[in-house]
Amino acid sequence: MAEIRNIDTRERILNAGERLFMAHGYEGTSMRQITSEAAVNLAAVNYHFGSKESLMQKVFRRRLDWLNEERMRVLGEMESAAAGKPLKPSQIVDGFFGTLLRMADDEERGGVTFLRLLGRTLTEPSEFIRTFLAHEYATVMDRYKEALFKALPDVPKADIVWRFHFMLGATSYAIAGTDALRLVTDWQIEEADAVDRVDRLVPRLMSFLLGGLRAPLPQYPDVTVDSK
Amino acid sequence: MAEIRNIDTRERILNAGERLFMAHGYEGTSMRQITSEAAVNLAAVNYHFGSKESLMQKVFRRRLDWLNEERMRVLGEMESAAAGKPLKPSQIVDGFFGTLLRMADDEERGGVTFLRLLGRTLTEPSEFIRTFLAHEYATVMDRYKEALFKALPDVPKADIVWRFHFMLGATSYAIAGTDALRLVTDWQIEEADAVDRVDRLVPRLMSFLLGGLRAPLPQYPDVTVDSK
DNA sequence: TTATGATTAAAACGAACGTATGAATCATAA
DNA sequence: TTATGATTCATACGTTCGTTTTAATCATAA
Repeated sequence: MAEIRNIDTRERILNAGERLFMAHGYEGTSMRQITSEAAVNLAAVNYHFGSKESLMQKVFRRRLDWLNEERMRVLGEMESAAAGKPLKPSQIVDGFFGTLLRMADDEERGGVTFLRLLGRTLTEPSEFIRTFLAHEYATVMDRYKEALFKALPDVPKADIVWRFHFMLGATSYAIAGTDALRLVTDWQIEEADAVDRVDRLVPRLMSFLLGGLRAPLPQYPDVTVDSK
Repeated sequence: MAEIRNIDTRERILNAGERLFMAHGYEGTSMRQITSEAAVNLAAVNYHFGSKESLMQKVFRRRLDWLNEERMRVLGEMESAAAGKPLKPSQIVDGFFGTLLRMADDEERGGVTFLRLLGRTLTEPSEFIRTFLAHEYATVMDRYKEALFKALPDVPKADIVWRFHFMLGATSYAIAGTDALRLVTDWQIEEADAVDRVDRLVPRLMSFLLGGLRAPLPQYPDVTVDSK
């Protein structure tokens, strides 16, 4: 049937794009690399997706749609269970970042490849990618932000937003896994294989994020302290 | 004198490269953009620097040489003042990240432009850039790592290295200032102008980093706990 | 079996890329 | 003032880029 070959081709392209964008970035990946790795004709990307830009968007949407729906679902469940009472910060952080990190084990949904792609892309210089991602994230971010406001009523909202930002950074960087600095700080640590690494990364990152989120508020040098 | 025009041209190219690499990334910036913004001939980059790659390296070395020497100097001073006793984690974090962040106010040394460039580049996909940066950072990272080991003798070294990694991520991301997510989470916060932002970013980030660094150690789900 | 619409294939397009070349122009020392 | 070496300039080279085009091939319904 025509359907099967079609879908097969589309999916092979998406997989190749996901992996190559992850490895070399958007600008650093050519259509010829993608179609070659996917073993399809050069024109196939433009035929099925229209352009390189919209391929990139489809690559992300394939994974982000599920991720952000899941994040909404998890948060909703926790909030109903809490019955109006504020959630614990650890719950919120786990709902947002834990849900993301657990995708690493879910090969069906991109696994570590997508995670590393996402981590790198949040600092990607290309304009259209950043605005695209911003749009994709808007709703979810707002809901989680509100949950944090409610969970930490004594912390000024500005500080919460900043710390959310910092948490995103630490997470992106951790999952981007640019081995650059890892090669340098040559560990001298008997860290086990990659599987073990991901297993332990999650609790390590989580405790770091929570420590940062709940840290004592900063003292500004000379200006008066924010009122929230 | 020939020297002056030479230096002038070189510096104009470096400034244009710094800004454009920051704004559009390495692959996303063309030689024609650089030479056009610098108001020099197209061939000037290849004449003065040899290639686009070595221009990129010079752009970084111009700033990193000072930064890393300063980091070494600061750490050395603190260690002599401590006379063998371990430093406080906050001192070490400030020596590494504070020295970096204070470059934002130092227009002579690149200011926020270089900071944002550096933040973005740590997740840059281009192979040669990552290995280059890794090499530039190697010595400094090692010294600060050792200082942290000494300052936190009860924390397994693996966890310290990871947390260093997380701190780098949070910092990179914060200074990269990808306004993507900032546009999204539209603040609704009476954050003042950009100058104020940088002023307050530093204490905010510092308290976050220290909170993460000193967070309770993670509990691993089923495996036995690391011995350090 | 033939007609039809969807997909794949091969080839080419113009544009932009990083780089190289050789002549023109400059500042300086003899 | 002239010779010299450094720098700037206009221009072109060969590649590679994303995209387009036109024909061939495929699966399916009439």
